[in-house]
Amino acid sequence: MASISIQKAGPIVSEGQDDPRGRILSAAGQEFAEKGFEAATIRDICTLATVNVAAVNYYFGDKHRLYIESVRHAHEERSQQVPLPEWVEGTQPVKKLRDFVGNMLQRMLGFDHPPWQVRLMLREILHPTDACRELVEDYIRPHFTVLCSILDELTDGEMSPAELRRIGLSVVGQCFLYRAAGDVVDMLIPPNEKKNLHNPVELADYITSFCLAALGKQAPLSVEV
Amino acid sequence: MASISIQKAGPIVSEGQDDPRGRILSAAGQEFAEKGFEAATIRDICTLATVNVAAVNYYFGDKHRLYIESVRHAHEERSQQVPLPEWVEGTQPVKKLRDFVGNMLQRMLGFDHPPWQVRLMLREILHPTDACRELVEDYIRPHFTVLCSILDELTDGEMSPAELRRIGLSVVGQCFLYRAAGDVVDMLIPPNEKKNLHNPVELADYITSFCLAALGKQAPLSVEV
DNA sequence: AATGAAGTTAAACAGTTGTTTCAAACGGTG
DNA sequence: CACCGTTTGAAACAACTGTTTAACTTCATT
Repeated sequence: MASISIQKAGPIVSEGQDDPRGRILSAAGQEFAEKGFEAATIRDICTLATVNVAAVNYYFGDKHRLYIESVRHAHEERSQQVPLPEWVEGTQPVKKLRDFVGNMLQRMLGFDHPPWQVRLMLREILHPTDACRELVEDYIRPHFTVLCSILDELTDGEMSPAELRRIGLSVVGQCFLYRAAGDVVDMLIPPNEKKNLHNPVELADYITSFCLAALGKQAPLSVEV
Repeated sequence: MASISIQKAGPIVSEGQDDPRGRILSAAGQEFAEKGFEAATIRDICTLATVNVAAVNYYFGDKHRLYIESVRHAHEERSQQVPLPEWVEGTQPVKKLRDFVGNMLQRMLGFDHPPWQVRLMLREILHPTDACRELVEDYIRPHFTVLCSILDELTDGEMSPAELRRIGLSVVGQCFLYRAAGDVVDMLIPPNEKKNLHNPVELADYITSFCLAALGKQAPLSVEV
C-alpha cells in the first residue's frame, strides 16, 4: 500500500543531503554530459556516487530511465539556478532584449566553466532522444516565447508571429554558436582576443546591437557610403 | 622494401571501386556519423562494408585511427561536393555575401536530407577529438576567411579584423543553428511553416537581409517609429 | 525481542566489445 | 609449377558491458 509504483520504479522520492538517489542523479548527469549515453558506464557513475552498481537498477530500473531522469533533473536545476529576468511594468523593450540576451548567454556559457547541466541539455538538443520533447516544452519553448514577445513589443506589433520567430532564431543562433561550437570558435580567433569575445557582458552588448541595428532600432554597425 | 609503413598502418593507398579500404572508410563514416565513436561497432561497420572484422585492424590498425581517417575522408569528399562559389572580378560584395550564405546553407543542410559527411563533421565540431584541428585548418578556417574578406569589402575596410570576425560569427551562427539544432527548431515552429523556414533559398535571403540591415547596407527589417 | 520491509552489498550472469591469431586463398614473378 | 608477400576468413581471446541474484544489514513497528 505504501508503494504505488506502477512500473518497477524507484521507491521513495527524497532529496536529502546524503540520499543515494540524489547522488546517483548528480553523478549520472555529469558522466552523461561528458561522455554521452553509450560511453558513460553504470559502474563509473556508481563509483562517482559512492553507491553499489545495483543501486541504479534498484532506484531507476535501468540505464535508459536513469538517463531520462538525469535530463529532467538537469533542466529543473538549471531553471532555478538562472531564472528569467523580471521586468517592472513599462520597461523599455530595448532594455528587455539586452537583458534577455545577457541572461541567455549567462545560462549557456556560465560564469566560469559551464556546469554539466547545460552540456547534458546540449547533447539532447543536438542528438534528440526520448528526453528531448519534455526538455523543449518545459525549458526551451517558454524561453523562446518570452523572446518573441519582446521582439513583438520592440517592433510595435508590425511583424507576424512567423517573422518574429525567424528573428528570434537569429538572436538565439548568434548565442548558440558560442556554446555549441565554442572550441572551434576559439581556434578561429587569435588567442589574445578570446578575453574580449568570450566575455558574456561584451558579447551580449554586441549581439543586442547587431539585432537592434537589423531591426532599425539603432544606428547600423557600419555607416552607409 | 615495398612497404615503408612507419607505424603499423595500412599497406597500399588505393581508391578503386571495390577496394575494401574505401568501402570500410565509407561505411565507418556513416556509422560514426549516426551513432558516434563509442556506439558504432567495428562489426556493424564491417557488415555494412561487406568485409571481415579483421580488415579494420589490418588496414587502419585500430578503431581510433579508423575514426581519424573517416573524418579526414569526410571533409575531403564534402569539399569537392560543394565547392566555394567563384566570382568574376568586380562582383558586388552584397551578391557575394548572398552567395556565400546560400552556399553555406546548402553545404550544411543539403538539398534533401543532409549527407553523412556533414553530420560526422558536426560531431567533431561539437565534441572535438584529435581529428578536430585538421578539420578546422583544412575546411572551416578557409571558408571563414573568405567570409571575413567579403565582409571587409562590404564595409569598405572600416572594420578591424576582430570586428569582422565577430560579424562573421553572427552570420555563421544564424546558419549553424538550423543545422545543429534543427530538430528543436522544428519543434518550436508550427508544422505548416516548416516549408518556408527550411527552404535553403528563402532562408539564405532572410539571413543575408538581416545582416545587411545590421550593417546599414540595406533598409532595416522594421521601420523606425 | 521478534518481525518484516527497505536498503545495501559482493558476486555472478549472459552478451557484446575491440583485438588477435593462424591458416587458407590470392596474384603476380622466377 | 613453385615461391612469395599480400589479402581474406572463421574462430577465439580477454576485457568490459548492463543486469540480476541472493545474502546481508538496518531499523522502525509490533
